[in-house]
Amino acid sequence: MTNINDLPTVYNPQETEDKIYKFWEENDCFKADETSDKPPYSIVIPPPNVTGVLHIGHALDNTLQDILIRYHRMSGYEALWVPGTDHAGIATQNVVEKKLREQGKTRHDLGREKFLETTWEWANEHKGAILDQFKRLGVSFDRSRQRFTLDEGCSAAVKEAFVKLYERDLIYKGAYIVNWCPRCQSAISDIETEYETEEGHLWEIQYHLKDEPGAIVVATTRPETIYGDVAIAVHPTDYKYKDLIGKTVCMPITGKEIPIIGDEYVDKTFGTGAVKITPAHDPNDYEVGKRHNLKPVWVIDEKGCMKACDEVPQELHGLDRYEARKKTLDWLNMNGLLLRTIPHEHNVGKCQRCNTTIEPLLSEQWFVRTSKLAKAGIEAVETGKLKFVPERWTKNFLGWMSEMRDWCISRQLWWGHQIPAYYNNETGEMVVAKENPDPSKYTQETDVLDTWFSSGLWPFETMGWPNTDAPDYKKFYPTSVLVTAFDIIFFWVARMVMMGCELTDQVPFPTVFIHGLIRDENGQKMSKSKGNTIDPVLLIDKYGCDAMRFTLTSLCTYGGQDIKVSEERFEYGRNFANKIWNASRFVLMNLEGVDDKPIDYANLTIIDKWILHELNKTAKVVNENIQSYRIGEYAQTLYDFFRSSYCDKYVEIAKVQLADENLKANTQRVLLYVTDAVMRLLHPVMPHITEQIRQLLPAKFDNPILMKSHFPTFSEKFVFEDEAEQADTVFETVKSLRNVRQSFGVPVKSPVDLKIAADEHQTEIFKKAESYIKRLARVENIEYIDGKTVVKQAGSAAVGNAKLIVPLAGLIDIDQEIARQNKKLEKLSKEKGGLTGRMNNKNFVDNAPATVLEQTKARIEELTVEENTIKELIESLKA
RNA sequence: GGGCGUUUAGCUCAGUUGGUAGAGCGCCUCCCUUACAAGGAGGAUGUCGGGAGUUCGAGCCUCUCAACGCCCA
Repeated sequence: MTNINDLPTVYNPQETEDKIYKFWEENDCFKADETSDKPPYSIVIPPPNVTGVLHIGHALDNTLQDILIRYHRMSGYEALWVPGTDHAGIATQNVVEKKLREQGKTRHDLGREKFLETTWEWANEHKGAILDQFKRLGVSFDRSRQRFTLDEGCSAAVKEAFVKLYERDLIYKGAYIVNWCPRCQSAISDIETEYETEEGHLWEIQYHLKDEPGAIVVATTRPETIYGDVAIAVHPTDYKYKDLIGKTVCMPITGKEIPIIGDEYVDKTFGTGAVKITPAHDPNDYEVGKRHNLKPVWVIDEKGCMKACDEVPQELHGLDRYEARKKTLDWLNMNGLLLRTIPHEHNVGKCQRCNTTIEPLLSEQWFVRTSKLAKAGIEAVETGKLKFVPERWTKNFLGWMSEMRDWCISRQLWWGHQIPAYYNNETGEMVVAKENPDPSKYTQETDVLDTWFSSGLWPFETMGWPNTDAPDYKKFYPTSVLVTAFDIIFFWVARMVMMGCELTDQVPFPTVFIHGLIRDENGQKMSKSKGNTIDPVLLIDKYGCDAMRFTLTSLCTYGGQDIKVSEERFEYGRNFANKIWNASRFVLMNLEGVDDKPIDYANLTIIDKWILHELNKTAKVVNENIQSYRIGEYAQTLYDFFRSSYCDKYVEIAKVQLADENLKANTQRVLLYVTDAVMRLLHPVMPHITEQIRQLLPAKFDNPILMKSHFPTFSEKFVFEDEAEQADTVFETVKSLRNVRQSFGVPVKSPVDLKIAADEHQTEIFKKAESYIKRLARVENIEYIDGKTVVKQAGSAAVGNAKLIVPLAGLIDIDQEIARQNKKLEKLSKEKGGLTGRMNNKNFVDNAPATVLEQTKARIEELTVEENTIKELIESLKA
């Protein structure tokens, strides 16, 4: 055993955490057993991006998961936590392309095959890196089951899912307007498009009518798309334009003739009330064009440049869309067709990844038909098969699910799951199948799938699906809970729910536990570009992993509020860890000669019983807290118990008991018992320090490894209500005496005498507690006196009906002491007045529940007693 | 425009079915008492954003107004 005297007085987390984590790894503690008889408890990690590094949001998210996993592992469940990473299509491709650019190359120089080879090399190098970083968080996930969203198993699952959904007509290919990122050179989905308000302009352009005088003025924010116009639209009931419907206008610049049409989509009040229709480059215009059978004209290409086609003037061919806009406006202006330029604020779609302005583009893409899938998700919520914690997210989820548009899943990238559709080289016939029917005749679709398509399968593809007989799938699917921040509900949670319901006939998890986002001290979202990030690795180096975990956890609220952090806040956890360390060190230093006998319940002191009672209550609350996802309260409850009850009170009293040969052995046993229990209770949130302390305890437990030991639960045998009440009298007495000392400036070291006037019942308690009171309040002699005895020159206090009198000849200013007591009296009277007023109110007496009436009466009784006691005290002081 | 959240001590925030407000930090006083100064002891501090309503009773429920923040269109 480690020599106790060698333990440092300041806890050193680095040393402990590293050692303890290795200890768990060496003992294979994280591995789940799929053959176990224990009930399953499983979580799949929200897979971090393979290009990513550990940030503080991961620290929170994974700490919460680890708490749930460790708690359930200790509570008799076979706990599985599956780790893994996400291949992150666009992000990863960007990283590799950037490296190529540094060598002056593009992916096209390499070709698809070679490029993928390079990207795989990069991914393989980084796949485990972020999970290795996660180890610093103390996470107990099962690395032997580590997965990657592009690994073989996931590929098989994706193919299976795609083919099944296609066969069920839930996937289709079609031409629609999609959000196109000209920089990523790919379509992206609706939710990957973020809208930003920009200062733009509304340009009013005149179109002359064909073969007759007159003109119509349209307002547009995008004059460069003018070449793709196929019509001018007005509202059919708009009196200004009604008569023009059916006529033809000549387009400026090109002179092309297009019709004026009536369509209710047009907003009469916007701009001039007439709009140009460009079906290939605007989603609304596309719908209008379809209604009027107008053929779309493409004028902007995949790079965001003007197309080299007949509709576009030659000098604009290949020009960037913004350059083309400028030239077009110049031309219109010169020809007097640009009537007005009005400043106009509008929302512009941006690519979530690279912030490039999105180009709505009509193109052939693959889509998931979401209506049916979403319905299953909605039903899961409505039938209670899927719950959100906190509940308020349910409404958001339902709202979003009910108005979700079809999901564009094809991406014009190379890195990702290539869509399992094959085209006949000669006939063009398309086959959707898991494998190429004949590689000599068929060529695979070049598009890959949206990364979220494979992430959507995550809870079951990691369990062996599509093999539903896979041991993990049978044992651990569906999973127990999904833990994530709210910003990803729609991206990911919704997809998993839809895919799970459709493909496995089950909701992949019954509960989605949503926590807040971590923000900086000013409430700003942390981001690298703002430079306000806090690196969890630095925090761990400086404060310790357990300290960071405990701090973050304590800051969580049940409502899932965002959490503001600054570095200094982590001192809270560090100080607590240090407190745990030192309190345990005290116990270890005082266990000399401890026997391995169980606690002698027949000979517990009231204080022993009190601490066991409090511990028991704490265990009860803590279990309830974790089970109801009140994780912040779990941490706070233990903080309170450990500091206020255990360290400040029990440990101090244990010092007295240890000095008493009759009490020593049993006190040692209680100390050992409580220390062990607290380590168990704290273990899920502070795994390293608790495991370390447990290893130092000289006793045998249900399991030598704390993380595999049982989590304490409430037990009837530790309910000691009476003793708990008596103990409170002792603590109140000590506090009052300390208050007296402080009020009169009696130095801590100077002993005082104490005279007590109390009834029989209380006197008995005081007699039992004499040694404690003497030690904790530095009292020399205690004397029991008659209540009527007058003691002059004394400080005093009332505890229940007991009068505590501290003779302080020479130190007392009688007037000051009377004033002090009057102040207390005033406070009591005020409270009593309120309560009696209530009792005199007939309505209250008639309506309030019996328990409240009893409580009120009892409190009035207490107040009366104390009031009288103080009054008597004042009288005797005056006498 | 629709939805959600927030407003409680100087600061950051808790407050589970309505029973009369708590923590951490900060502040004041004292103490290096053999587990811990990353500590201990004692103390001060709030018309719970404004207004109205329901109720015997509202920080909590209802309505309304205000400010700030987020999401969606």
